[in-house]
Amino acid sequence: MSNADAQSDQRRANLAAIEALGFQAYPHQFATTHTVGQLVDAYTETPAASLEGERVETVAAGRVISIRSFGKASFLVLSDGRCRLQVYVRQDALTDREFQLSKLLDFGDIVGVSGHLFRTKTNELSIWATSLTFLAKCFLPLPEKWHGLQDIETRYRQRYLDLAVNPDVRRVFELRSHTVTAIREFFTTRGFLEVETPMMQPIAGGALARPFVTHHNALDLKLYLRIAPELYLKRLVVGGIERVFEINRNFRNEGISTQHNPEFTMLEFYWAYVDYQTLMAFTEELLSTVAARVTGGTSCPFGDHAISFAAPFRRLSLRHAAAEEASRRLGRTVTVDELRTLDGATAVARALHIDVPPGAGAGKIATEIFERLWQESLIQPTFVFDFPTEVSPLSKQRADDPDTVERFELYIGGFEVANAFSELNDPVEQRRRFEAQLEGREKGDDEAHAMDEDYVRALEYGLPPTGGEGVGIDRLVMLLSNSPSIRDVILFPQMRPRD
RNA sequence: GGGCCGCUAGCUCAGUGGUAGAGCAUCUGACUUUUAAUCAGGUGGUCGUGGGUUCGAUCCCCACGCGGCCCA
Repeated sequence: MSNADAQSDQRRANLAAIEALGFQAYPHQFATTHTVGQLVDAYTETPAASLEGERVETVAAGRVISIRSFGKASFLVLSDGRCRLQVYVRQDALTDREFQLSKLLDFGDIVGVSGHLFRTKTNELSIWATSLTFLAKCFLPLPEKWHGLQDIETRYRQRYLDLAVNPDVRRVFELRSHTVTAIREFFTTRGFLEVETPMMQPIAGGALARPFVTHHNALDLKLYLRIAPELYLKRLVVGGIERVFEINRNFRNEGISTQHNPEFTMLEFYWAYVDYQTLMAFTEELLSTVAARVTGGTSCPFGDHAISFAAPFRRLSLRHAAAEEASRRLGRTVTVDELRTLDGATAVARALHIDVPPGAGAGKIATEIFERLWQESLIQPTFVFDFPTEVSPLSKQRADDPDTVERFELYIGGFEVANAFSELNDPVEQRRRFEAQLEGREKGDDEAHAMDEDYVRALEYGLPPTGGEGVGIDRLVMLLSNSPSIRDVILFPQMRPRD
Protein backbone atom coordinates (compact mmCIF):
# COMPACT_ATOMS: atom_id res chain seq x y z
CA MET A 1 0.00 0.00 0.00
CA SER A 2 1.31 3.43 -0.83
CA ASN A 3 2.00 5.91 1.86
CA ALA A 4 -0.79 8.17 0.62
CA ASP A 5 -3.32 5.34 0.76
CA ALA A 6 -2.13 4.39 4.23
CA GLN A 7 -2.52 7.95 5.45
CA SER A 8 -6.02 8.15 3.99
CA ASP A 9 -6.96 4.84 5.59
CA GLN A 10 -5.67 6.09 8.90
CA ARG A 11 -7.73 9.25 8.58
CA ARG A 12 -10.85 7.26 7.70
CA ALA A 13 -10.26 5.11 10.77
CA ASN A 14 -9.90 8.26 12.86
CA LEU A 15 -13.21 9.56 11.53
CA ALA A 16 -14.89 6.27 12.48
CA ALA A 17 -13.43 6.63 15.98
CA ILE A 18 -14.64 10.24 16.15
CA GLU A 19 -18.16 9.09 15.21
CA ALA A 20 -17.91 6.37 17.86
CA LEU A 21 -17.35 9.15 20.40
CA GLY A 22 -20.75 10.57 19.38
CA PHE A 23 -19.63 13.35 17.04
CA GLN A 24 -21.37 13.74 13.70
CA ALA A 25 -19.13 13.04 10.73
CA TYR A 26 -20.62 15.94 8.75
CA PRO A 27 -22.48 18.36 11.02
CA HIS A 28 -24.62 20.95 9.21
CA GLN A 29 -23.60 24.17 10.89
CA PHE A 30 -21.57 25.69 13.67
CA ALA A 31 -22.48 29.03 15.20
CA THR A 32 -19.33 31.11 15.63
CA THR A 33 -19.03 34.45 17.38
CA HIS A 34 -15.84 35.47 15.57
CA THR A 35 -13.78 34.45 12.61
CA VAL A 36 -10.17 33.68 13.34
CA GLY A 37 -9.27 36.78 11.35
CA GLN A 38 -11.52 38.98 13.48
CA LEU A 39 -9.85 37.71 16.66
CA VAL A 40 -6.37 38.19 15.27
CA ASP A 41 -7.20 41.66 13.94
CA ALA A 42 -8.77 42.76 17.20
CA TYR A 43 -6.43 41.23 19.77
CA THR A 44 -3.07 40.82 18.11
CA GLU A 45 -1.67 43.74 20.13
CA THR A 46 -3.61 43.14 23.35
CA PRO A 47 -1.25 42.29 26.24
CA ALA A 48 -1.72 39.22 28.40
CA ALA A 49 -2.85 41.18 31.46
CA SER A 50 -5.62 42.92 29.49
CA LEU A 51 -6.83 39.60 28.12
CA GLU A 52 -7.03 38.23 31.66
CA GLY A 53 -9.04 41.22 32.79
CA GLU A 54 -11.34 41.34 29.78
CA ARG A 55 -11.91 37.57 29.61
CA VAL A 56 -12.85 37.49 25.92
CA GLU A 57 -15.10 34.48 25.35
CA THR A 58 -15.24 33.29 21.75
CA VAL A 59 -16.53 30.55 19.49
CA ALA A 60 -14.45 30.09 16.37
CA ALA A 61 -13.82 27.53 13.65
CA GLY A 62 -11.27 26.70 11.01
CA ARG A 63 -8.89 24.25 9.48
CA VAL A 64 -6.32 22.65 11.74
CA ILE A 65 -3.03 23.38 10.01
CA SER A 66 -0.69 22.33 12.77
CA ILE A 67 -0.84 20.03 15.80
CA ARG A 68 1.75 19.89 18.56
CA SER A 69 0.73 17.26 21.06
CA PHE A 70 2.08 16.80 24.59
CA GLY A 71 0.11 13.84 25.80
CA LYS A 72 -2.36 15.50 28.13
CA ALA A 73 -2.28 18.83 26.30
CA SER A 74 -1.80 20.02 22.75
CA PHE A 75 -1.58 23.10 20.60
CA LEU A 76 -3.66 23.32 17.44
CA VAL A 77 -3.21 26.10 14.92
CA LEU A 78 -6.52 27.07 13.38
CA SER A 79 -6.72 28.85 10.01
CA ASP A 80 -9.70 30.62 8.50
CA GLY A 81 -7.84 30.92 5.22
CA ARG A 82 -6.73 34.45 5.99
CA CYS A 83 -5.32 34.34 9.53
CA ARG A 84 -4.01 31.76 11.95
CA LEU A 85 -4.67 31.44 15.63
CA GLN A 86 -3.38 28.96 18.17
CA VAL A 87 -5.74 26.89 20.32
CA TYR A 88 -4.53 25.43 23.60
CA VAL A 89 -6.22 22.13 24.41
CA ARG A 90 -5.74 20.53 27.80
CA GLN A 91 -7.33 17.46 29.27
CA ASP A 92 -8.62 19.09 32.45
CA ALA A 93 -10.44 21.87 30.54
CA LEU A 94 -12.46 19.57 28.26
CA THR A 95 -14.90 16.71 28.64
CA ASP A 96 -13.40 13.29 28.19
CA ARG A 97 -14.92 12.78 24.73
CA GLU A 98 -13.73 16.21 23.58
CA PHE A 99 -10.22 15.40 24.74
CA GLN A 100 -10.40 12.04 22.98
CA LEU A 101 -11.49 13.92 19.85
CA SER A 102 -8.41 16.13 20.07
CA LYS A 103 -6.24 13.00 19.94
CA LEU A 104 -8.01 11.80 16.79
CA LEU A 105 -7.62 15.02 14.81
CA ASP A 106 -5.50 15.03 11.69
CA PHE A 107 -3.63 17.83 10.06
CA GLY A 108 -6.24 19.48 7.77
CA ASP A 109 -9.42 18.68 9.69
CA ILE A 110 -12.04 21.38 10.25
CA VAL A 111 -13.01 21.94 13.89
CA GLY A 112 -14.96 24.32 16.08
CA VAL A 113 -13.74 25.54 19.43
CA SER A 114 -15.07 27.67 22.32
CA GLY A 115 -12.98 29.26 24.99
CA HIS A 116 -11.37 32.48 26.07
CA LEU A 117 -8.39 34.34 24.74
CA PHE A 118 -5.10 34.32 26.62
CA ARG A 119 -1.42 34.49 25.98
CA THR A 120 0.94 31.59 26.53
CA LYS A 121 4.28 31.81 28.30
CA THR A 122 5.83 32.70 24.98
CA ASN A 123 3.22 35.47 24.51
CA GLU A 124 1.35 33.74 21.68
CA LEU A 125 -2.27 34.84 21.39
CA SER A 126 -4.31 31.66 21.88
CA ILE A 127 -7.76 30.31 22.67
CA TRP A 128 -7.97 28.37 25.92
CA ALA A 129 -10.33 25.66 24.71
CA THR A 130 -13.21 24.85 26.99
CA SER A 131 -15.11 23.01 24.26
CA LEU A 132 -14.06 21.32 21.04
CA THR A 133 -16.21 19.93 18.26
CA PHE A 134 -15.66 18.19 14.99
CA LEU A 135 -16.85 19.79 11.72
CA ALA A 136 -15.25 18.00 8.75
CA LYS A 137 -12.53 15.48 7.95
CA CYS A 138 -9.51 15.93 5.74
CA PHE A 139 -8.74 12.54 4.22
CA LEU A 140 -5.78 13.52 2.07
CA PRO A 141 -2.43 14.56 3.49
CA LEU A 142 -1.83 18.29 3.06
CA PRO A 143 1.45 19.62 1.69
CA GLU A 144 4.20 20.14 4.17
CA LYS A 145 3.89 23.01 6.61
CA TRP A 146 7.36 24.49 6.22
CA HIS A 147 7.97 24.56 2.47
CA GLY A 148 4.29 24.69 1.58
CA LEU A 149 3.21 23.67 -1.90
CA GLN A 150 5.92 24.69 -4.38
CA ASP A 151 5.06 22.73 -7.49
CA ILE A 152 3.70 25.36 -9.85
CA GLU A 153 1.57 22.94 -11.82
CA THR A 154 -0.15 21.57 -8.71
CA ARG A 155 -0.63 25.08 -7.33
CA TYR A 156 -2.61 26.10 -10.43
CA ARG A 157 -4.46 22.83 -10.91
CA GLN A 158 -5.39 22.43 -7.24
CA ARG A 159 -5.67 26.06 -6.21
CA TYR A 160 -7.58 25.06 -3.06
CA LEU A 161 -4.39 23.43 -1.78
CA ASP A 162 -2.33 26.45 -2.75
CA LEU A 163 -4.72 28.71 -0.82
CA ALA A 164 -4.91 26.36 2.15
CA VAL A 165 -1.17 26.20 2.75
CA ASN A 166 0.42 29.26 1.09
CA PRO A 167 -0.79 32.42 2.87
CA ASP A 168 0.72 34.81 0.29
CA VAL A 169 -1.61 33.45 -2.38
CA ARG A 170 -4.62 34.57 -0.41
CA ARG A 171 -3.12 38.06 -0.15
CA VAL A 172 -2.75 38.36 -3.90
CA PHE A 173 -6.41 37.59 -4.43
CA GLU A 174 -7.44 39.92 -1.63
CA LEU A 175 -5.44 42.61 -3.39
CA ARG A 176 -7.18 41.74 -6.63
CA SER A 177 -10.58 42.09 -4.98
CA HIS A 178 -9.59 45.41 -3.39
CA THR A 179 -8.37 46.64 -6.76
CA VAL A 180 -11.69 45.92 -8.44
CA THR A 181 -13.56 47.50 -5.55
CA ALA A 182 -11.40 50.62 -5.73
CA ILE A 183 -11.92 50.91 -9.49
CA ARG A 184 -15.66 50.45 -9.14
CA GLU A 185 -15.82 53.13 -6.50
CA PHE A 186 -13.64 55.47 -8.56
CA PHE A 187 -16.07 55.29 -11.46
CA THR A 188 -19.38 55.26 -9.62
CA THR A 189 -18.42 58.32 -7.58
CA ARG A 190 -17.70 60.12 -10.86
CA GLY A 191 -21.15 59.44 -12.27
CA PHE A 192 -20.37 56.35 -14.34
CA LEU A 193 -23.03 53.63 -14.57
CA GLU A 194 -21.85 50.04 -14.34
CA VAL A 195 -23.45 47.73 -16.90
CA GLU A 196 -23.12 44.23 -18.31
CA THR A 197 -23.19 43.62 -22.04
CA PRO A 198 -23.25 40.36 -24.02
CA MET A 199 -20.47 37.81 -23.57
CA MET A 200 -21.92 35.82 -26.48
CA GLN A 201 -21.98 37.88 -29.63
CA PRO A 202 -22.99 37.08 -33.22
CA ILE A 203 -20.14 39.34 -34.39
CA ALA A 204 -16.94 39.35 -32.32
CA GLY A 205 -16.01 43.01 -32.54
CA GLY A 206 -14.31 45.78 -30.63
CA ALA A 207 -10.77 44.46 -30.89
CA LEU A 208 -8.34 42.82 -33.29
CA ALA A 209 -8.14 39.20 -32.08
CA ARG A 210 -9.29 35.69 -32.87
CA PRO A 211 -12.47 34.68 -31.02
CA PHE A 212 -13.73 31.43 -29.54
CA VAL A 213 -16.74 30.04 -31.37
CA THR A 214 -19.81 28.41 -29.87
CA HIS A 215 -23.28 27.51 -31.02
CA HIS A 216 -26.78 28.20 -29.74
CA ASN A 217 -28.90 25.14 -30.41
CA ALA A 218 -32.42 26.57 -30.16
CA LEU A 219 -31.59 29.52 -32.42
CA ASP A 220 -29.23 27.39 -34.56
CA LEU A 221 -26.89 30.34 -34.33
CA LYS A 222 -23.12 30.62 -34.45
CA LEU A 223 -21.99 32.79 -31.58
CA TYR A 224 -18.60 34.09 -30.50
CA LEU A 225 -17.35 34.61 -26.97
CA ARG A 226 -16.64 38.28 -26.90
CA ILE A 227 -13.17 39.65 -27.51
CA ALA A 228 -14.30 43.06 -26.20
CA PRO A 229 -17.49 44.79 -25.01
CA GLU A 230 -16.58 47.99 -26.87
CA LEU A 231 -19.24 48.15 -29.56
CA TYR A 232 -22.05 47.41 -27.11
CA LEU A 233 -20.85 50.01 -24.63
CA LYS A 234 -20.74 52.67 -27.35
CA ARG A 235 -24.27 51.69 -28.38
CA LEU A 236 -25.18 52.57 -24.80
CA VAL A 237 -23.58 55.99 -25.17
CA VAL A 238 -25.71 56.46 -28.31
CA GLY A 239 -28.67 55.59 -26.08
CA GLY A 240 -27.74 58.38 -23.69
CA ILE A 241 -25.69 56.62 -20.99
CA GLU A 242 -23.00 59.26 -21.22
CA ARG A 243 -20.70 57.72 -18.62
CA VAL A 244 -20.66 53.95 -18.63
CA PHE A 245 -18.28 51.19 -17.56
CA GLU A 246 -18.06 47.43 -17.41
CA ILE A 247 -15.65 45.13 -15.58
CA ASN A 248 -15.93 41.70 -17.07
CA ARG A 249 -14.31 38.85 -18.91
CA ASN A 250 -13.00 38.85 -22.47
CA PHE A 251 -11.96 35.75 -24.39
CA ARG A 252 -9.25 35.66 -27.00
CA ASN A 253 -8.24 32.52 -28.85
CA GLU A 254 -4.51 33.00 -28.74
CA GLY A 255 -1.42 31.56 -27.08
CA ILE A 256 -0.88 31.35 -23.35
CA SER A 257 2.05 33.14 -21.75
CA THR A 258 3.06 34.94 -18.59
CA GLN A 259 0.98 37.87 -19.89
CA HIS A 260 -1.85 36.09 -21.68
CA ASN A 261 -4.68 33.91 -20.42
CA PRO A 262 -7.44 32.97 -22.89
CA GLU A 263 -10.01 34.56 -20.59
CA PHE A 264 -9.04 37.75 -18.84
CA THR A 265 -10.74 40.65 -17.13
CA MET A 266 -11.06 44.09 -18.66
CA LEU A 267 -12.34 47.37 -17.42
CA GLU A 268 -13.84 49.33 -20.28
CA PHE A 269 -15.33 52.77 -19.88
CA TYR A 270 -16.80 55.41 -22.16
CA TRP A 271 -17.18 59.05 -21.36
CA ALA A 272 -19.16 61.36 -23.63
CA TYR A 273 -17.78 64.77 -24.59
CA VAL A 274 -14.12 64.07 -23.75
CA ASP A 275 -11.20 63.15 -25.97
CA TYR A 276 -8.10 61.02 -25.49
CA GLN A 277 -6.15 63.90 -23.94
CA THR A 278 -8.65 64.02 -21.09
CA LEU A 279 -8.39 60.25 -20.79
CA MET A 280 -4.63 60.43 -20.28
CA ALA A 281 -5.01 62.68 -17.27
CA PHE A 282 -7.97 60.61 -16.06
CA THR A 283 -5.92 57.41 -16.35
CA GLU A 284 -3.12 58.93 -14.30
CA GLU A 285 -5.66 59.81 -11.63
CA LEU A 286 -7.31 56.37 -11.81
CA LEU A 287 -4.10 54.39 -11.44
CA SER A 288 -2.50 56.56 -8.78
CA THR A 289 -5.76 56.50 -6.79
CA VAL A 290 -6.17 52.73 -7.08
CA ALA A 291 -2.50 52.04 -6.30
CA ALA A 292 -2.74 54.22 -3.20
CA ARG A 293 -5.97 52.58 -2.07
CA VAL A 294 -4.66 49.06 -2.57
CA THR A 295 -0.99 49.31 -1.63
CA GLY A 296 -0.95 52.41 0.53
CA GLY A 297 1.34 54.34 -1.82
CA THR A 298 2.06 55.12 -5.44
CA SER A 299 5.30 53.17 -5.70
CA CYS A 300 5.14 49.40 -6.21
CA PRO A 301 7.99 46.90 -6.34
CA PHE A 302 7.82 44.85 -9.53
CA GLY A 303 10.63 42.38 -10.10
CA ASP A 304 13.85 44.36 -10.02
CA HIS A 305 12.01 47.66 -10.43
CA ALA A 306 9.99 50.10 -8.39
CA ILE A 307 7.08 51.33 -10.46
CA SER A 308 5.80 54.80 -9.72
CA PHE A 309 2.13 55.40 -10.35
CA ALA A 310 2.50 59.09 -9.53
CA ALA A 311 1.40 61.49 -12.29
CA PRO A 312 2.48 62.58 -14.79
CA PHE A 313 3.30 59.50 -16.84
CA ARG A 314 5.85 59.64 -19.65
CA ARG A 315 4.48 60.25 -23.16
CA LEU A 316 5.91 58.84 -26.40
CA SER A 317 4.75 59.38 -29.97
CA LEU A 318 4.65 55.95 -31.63
CA ARG A 319 6.16 56.74 -35.03
CA HIS A 320 8.67 59.23 -33.63
CA ALA A 321 9.82 56.74 -31.00
CA ALA A 322 10.00 53.93 -33.56
CA ALA A 323 12.03 56.10 -35.97
CA GLU A 324 14.35 57.26 -33.23
CA GLU A 325 15.15 53.77 -31.95
CA ALA A 326 15.38 52.32 -35.47
CA SER A 327 17.90 55.05 -36.34
CA ARG A 328 19.98 54.19 -33.30
CA ARG A 329 19.99 50.48 -34.05
CA LEU A 330 20.57 50.78 -37.79
CA GLY A 331 23.15 53.52 -37.51
CA ARG A 332 21.39 55.72 -40.05
CA THR A 333 18.60 58.24 -39.91
CA VAL A 334 15.16 56.65 -40.21
CA THR A 335 12.49 59.31 -40.67
CA VAL A 336 8.87 59.30 -39.59
CA ASP A 337 7.88 59.89 -43.21
CA GLU A 338 9.79 56.75 -44.20
CA LEU A 339 7.67 54.74 -41.78
CA ARG A 340 4.51 56.14 -43.34
CA THR A 341 5.17 54.43 -46.69
CA LEU A 342 4.73 50.71 -47.24
CA ASP A 343 8.10 50.35 -48.98
CA GLY A 344 9.93 52.47 -46.41
CA ALA A 345 8.41 50.72 -43.39
CA THR A 346 8.95 47.28 -44.94
CA ALA A 347 12.62 48.05 -45.60
CA VAL A 348 13.17 49.25 -42.04
CA ALA A 349 11.43 46.18 -40.62
CA ARG A 350 13.54 43.85 -42.74
CA ALA A 351 16.73 45.65 -41.76
CA LEU A 352 15.73 45.12 -38.11
CA HIS A 353 14.85 41.46 -38.76
CA ILE A 354 11.24 42.05 -37.82
CA ASP A 355 8.71 39.87 -39.61
CA VAL A 356 6.10 41.76 -41.61
CA PRO A 357 2.66 40.25 -40.95
CA PRO A 358 0.61 39.17 -43.98
CA GLY A 359 -1.48 41.92 -45.49
CA ALA A 360 0.17 44.58 -43.34
CA GLY A 361 0.30 48.18 -44.51
CA ALA A 362 2.76 50.85 -43.42
CA GLY A 363 0.81 51.62 -40.24
CA LYS A 364 0.75 48.05 -39.03
CA ILE A 365 4.44 47.62 -39.79
CA ALA A 366 5.35 50.82 -37.95
CA THR A 367 3.37 49.56 -34.96
CA GLU A 368 5.21 46.21 -35.08
CA ILE A 369 8.53 48.03 -35.22
CA PHE A 370 7.58 50.15 -32.23
CA GLU A 371 6.46 47.17 -30.17
CA ARG A 372 9.55 45.15 -30.95
CA LEU A 373 11.95 47.98 -30.22
CA TRP A 374 10.30 49.58 -27.22
CA GLN A 375 7.81 47.44 -25.40
CA GLU A 376 10.11 45.60 -23.00
CA SER A 377 11.88 48.76 -21.93
CA LEU A 378 8.69 50.61 -20.97
CA ILE A 379 8.79 49.80 -17.28
CA GLN A 380 7.59 53.07 -15.78
CA PRO A 381 4.06 54.06 -16.88
CA THR A 382 4.30 55.41 -20.42
CA PHE A 383 1.57 56.65 -22.74
CA VAL A 384 2.33 55.71 -26.32
CA PHE A 385 0.15 57.93 -28.49
CA ASP A 386 -0.65 58.74 -32.12
CA PHE A 387 -1.29 55.28 -33.49
CA PRO A 388 -1.59 54.67 -37.24
CA THR A 389 -5.17 54.75 -38.47
CA GLU A 390 -4.66 51.36 -40.12
CA VAL A 391 -4.37 49.51 -36.80
CA SER A 392 -7.15 51.51 -35.12
CA PRO A 393 -10.41 50.88 -36.94
CA LEU A 394 -12.56 52.33 -34.16
CA SER A 395 -10.54 55.46 -33.36
CA LYS A 396 -11.03 59.00 -34.56
CA GLN A 397 -8.40 60.52 -36.82
CA ARG A 398 -6.39 63.54 -35.84
CA ALA A 399 -7.83 66.65 -37.44
CA ASP A 400 -4.38 67.57 -38.81
CA ASP A 401 -3.31 64.05 -39.90
CA PRO A 402 -5.82 61.49 -41.18
CA ASP A 403 -3.12 58.78 -41.19
CA THR A 404 -2.96 59.02 -37.40
CA VAL A 405 -5.66 58.57 -34.79
CA GLU A 406 -6.24 60.08 -31.37
CA ARG A 407 -5.28 56.97 -29.48
CA PHE A 408 -2.86 55.86 -26.80
CA GLU A 409 -1.75 52.69 -25.14
CA LEU A 410 -0.37 52.67 -21.63
CA TYR A 411 2.65 50.47 -21.03
CA ILE A 412 3.84 49.52 -17.56
CA GLY A 413 6.28 46.83 -16.48
CA GLY A 414 7.08 46.03 -20.12
CA PHE A 415 3.55 45.21 -21.22
CA GLU A 416 0.36 46.90 -22.39
CA VAL A 417 -2.02 47.74 -19.57
CA ALA A 418 -4.49 50.12 -21.21
CA ASN A 419 -5.71 51.20 -24.64
CA ALA A 420 -7.77 54.31 -25.22
CA PHE A 421 -8.95 56.64 -27.91
CA SER A 422 -11.24 59.34 -29.07
CA GLU A 423 -14.03 57.24 -30.49
CA LEU A 424 -14.72 57.34 -34.20
CA ASN A 425 -18.30 58.60 -34.44
CA ASP A 426 -18.62 59.33 -38.16
CA PRO A 427 -20.70 56.44 -39.56
CA VAL A 428 -19.45 56.92 -43.11
CA GLU A 429 -15.82 56.81 -42.03
CA GLN A 430 -16.58 53.86 -39.71
CA ARG A 431 -18.02 51.89 -42.62
CA ARG A 432 -14.94 52.71 -44.70
CA ARG A 433 -12.67 51.49 -41.87
CA PHE A 434 -14.59 48.23 -41.52
CA GLU A 435 -14.28 47.71 -45.27
CA ALA A 436 -10.53 48.32 -45.06
CA GLN A 437 -10.37 45.69 -42.32
CA LEU A 438 -12.22 43.24 -44.54
CA GLU A 439 -9.57 43.78 -47.21
CA GLY A 440 -6.91 43.00 -44.62
CA ARG A 441 -8.76 39.82 -43.77
CA GLU A 442 -8.78 38.80 -47.42
CA LYS A 443 -5.02 39.37 -47.48
CA GLY A 444 -4.58 36.93 -44.63
CA ASP A 445 -4.99 38.97 -41.46
CA ASP A 446 -7.30 36.71 -39.44
CA GLU A 447 -7.37 39.22 -36.59
CA ALA A 448 -8.90 41.92 -38.80
CA HIS A 449 -12.14 43.48 -37.57
CA ALA A 450 -15.46 42.20 -38.89
CA MET A 451 -18.20 44.39 -40.37
CA ASP A 452 -20.93 45.28 -37.89
CA GLU A 453 -23.88 46.86 -39.70
CA ASP A 454 -25.92 47.47 -36.57
CA TYR A 455 -23.03 49.31 -34.98
CA VAL A 456 -22.76 51.57 -38.03
CA ARG A 457 -26.51 52.14 -37.81
CA ALA A 458 -26.13 53.11 -34.14
CA LEU A 459 -23.54 55.70 -35.19
CA GLU A 460 -26.01 56.97 -37.78
CA TYR A 461 -28.32 57.90 -34.91
CA GLY A 462 -25.48 60.00 -33.50
CA LEU A 463 -22.70 59.15 -31.04
CA PRO A 464 -21.53 62.24 -29.20
CA PRO A 465 -17.79 62.93 -29.21
CA THR A 466 -16.63 60.31 -26.74
CA GLY A 467 -13.45 59.03 -25.16
CA GLY A 468 -13.19 55.32 -24.36
CA GLU A 469 -10.62 53.10 -22.71
CA GLY A 470 -9.91 49.52 -21.75
CA VAL A 471 -7.70 48.57 -18.82
CA GLY A 472 -6.42 45.03 -18.30
CA ILE A 473 -7.30 44.18 -14.73
CA ASP A 474 -5.17 41.04 -14.52
CA ARG A 475 -2.08 42.87 -15.68
CA LEU A 476 -2.75 45.78 -13.36
CA VAL A 477 -3.04 43.33 -10.46
CA MET A 478 0.25 41.72 -11.54
CA LEU A 479 1.91 45.11 -11.18
CA LEU A 480 0.27 45.95 -7.85
CA SER A 481 1.03 42.52 -6.36
CA ASN A 482 4.51 42.04 -7.84
CA SER A 483 3.40 38.87 -9.63
CA PRO A 484 5.60 37.80 -12.55
CA SER A 485 2.91 35.71 -14.26
CA ILE A 486 -0.73 36.41 -15.08
CA ARG A 487 -1.43 32.91 -13.74
CA ASP A 488 -0.49 34.16 -10.30
CA VAL A 489 -3.41 36.61 -10.33
CA ILE A 490 -6.03 34.31 -11.91
CA LEU A 491 -7.42 31.74 -9.47
CA PHE A 492 -7.91 29.03 -12.06
CA PRO A 493 -5.66 29.77 -15.03
CA GLN A 494 -6.23 27.80 -18.21
CA MET A 495 -4.31 24.52 -18.20
CA ARG A 496 -4.21 21.58 -20.54
CA PRO A 497 -6.27 18.75 -18.99
CA ARG A 498 -4.03 16.19 -17.43
CA ASP A 499 -5.82 12.96 -18.39
C1' G B 1 5.62 26.48 -33.79
C1' G B 2 11.25 26.34 -32.06
C1' G B 3 15.03 25.96 -28.09
C1' C B 4 16.35 24.93 -23.08
C1' C B 5 14.98 22.95 -18.26
C1' G B 6 11.95 19.93 -14.96
C1' C B 7 8.89 15.36 -13.63
C1' U B 8 12.17 10.38 -7.69
C1' A B 9 7.67 8.81 -0.96
C1' G B 10 1.63 12.70 0.69
C1' C B 11 5.01 17.50 0.53
C1' U B 12 10.13 19.74 -0.20
C1' C B 13 14.35 17.87 -2.38
C1' A B 14 19.21 14.71 -2.89
C1' G B 15 21.09 10.68 -5.83
C1' U B 16 23.65 6.49 -8.84
C1' G B 17 24.55 1.76 -15.20
C1' G B 18 24.36 -3.07 -10.01
C1' U B 19 18.93 -4.14 -3.48
C1' A B 20 16.39 3.78 -3.85
C1' G B 21 18.00 8.39 0.12
C1' A B 22 17.06 12.77 3.60
C1' G B 23 13.82 16.29 6.16
C1' C B 24 8.74 17.07 7.12
C1' A B 25 4.17 14.21 7.17
C1' U B 26 2.38 9.28 8.78
C1' C B 27 2.52 4.95 12.58
C1' U B 28 4.07 3.12 17.93
C1' G B 29 5.76 4.95 22.71
C1' A B 30 7.07 9.25 26.32
C1' C B 31 5.58 14.28 27.39
C1' U B 32 -0.23 19.58 30.70
C1' U B 33 2.52 26.65 27.88
C1' U B 34 4.68 24.51 22.53
C1' U B 35 6.36 27.70 18.16
C1' A B 36 9.51 23.99 11.88
C1' A B 37 8.17 21.31 19.84
C1' U B 38 11.54 17.42 21.56
C1' C B 39 13.24 12.21 22.33
C1' A B 40 13.28 6.74 20.87
C1' G B 41 11.72 3.16 17.29
C1' G B 42 9.01 1.79 12.67
C1' U B 43 6.05 2.06 7.83
C1' G B 44 5.96 4.16 3.13
C1' G B 45 8.46 4.24 -4.02
C1' U B 46 5.13 1.14 -11.23
C1' C B 47 12.03 7.13 -9.96
C1' G B 48 5.93 11.03 -15.58
C1' U B 49 4.37 7.16 -19.78
C1' G B 50 5.89 3.80 -23.72
C1' G B 51 9.75 1.73 -26.51
C1' G B 52 15.16 0.72 -27.25
C1' U B 53 20.49 -0.35 -25.81
C1' U B 54 22.48 -3.55 -21.86
C1' C B 55 23.73 -9.48 -18.18
C1' G B 56 21.26 -5.44 -15.58
C1' A B 57 18.18 1.21 -16.76
C1' U B 58 15.47 5.62 -12.07
C1' C B 59 20.28 6.85 -14.63
C1' C B 60 22.18 6.17 -21.51
C1' C B 61 19.13 6.66 -26.42
C1' C B 62 14.23 7.56 -28.98
C1' A B 63 9.15 8.92 -28.85
C1' C B 64 5.14 10.81 -26.14
C1' G B 65 2.53 13.44 -21.95
C1' C B 66 2.26 17.51 -18.48
C1' G B 67 4.59 21.86 -16.63
C1' G B 68 8.14 26.06 -16.50
C1' C B 69 11.32 29.76 -18.87
C1' C B 70 13.02 32.05 -23.34
C1' C B 71 12.24 32.93 -28.57
C1' A B 72 8.69 33.34 -32.77
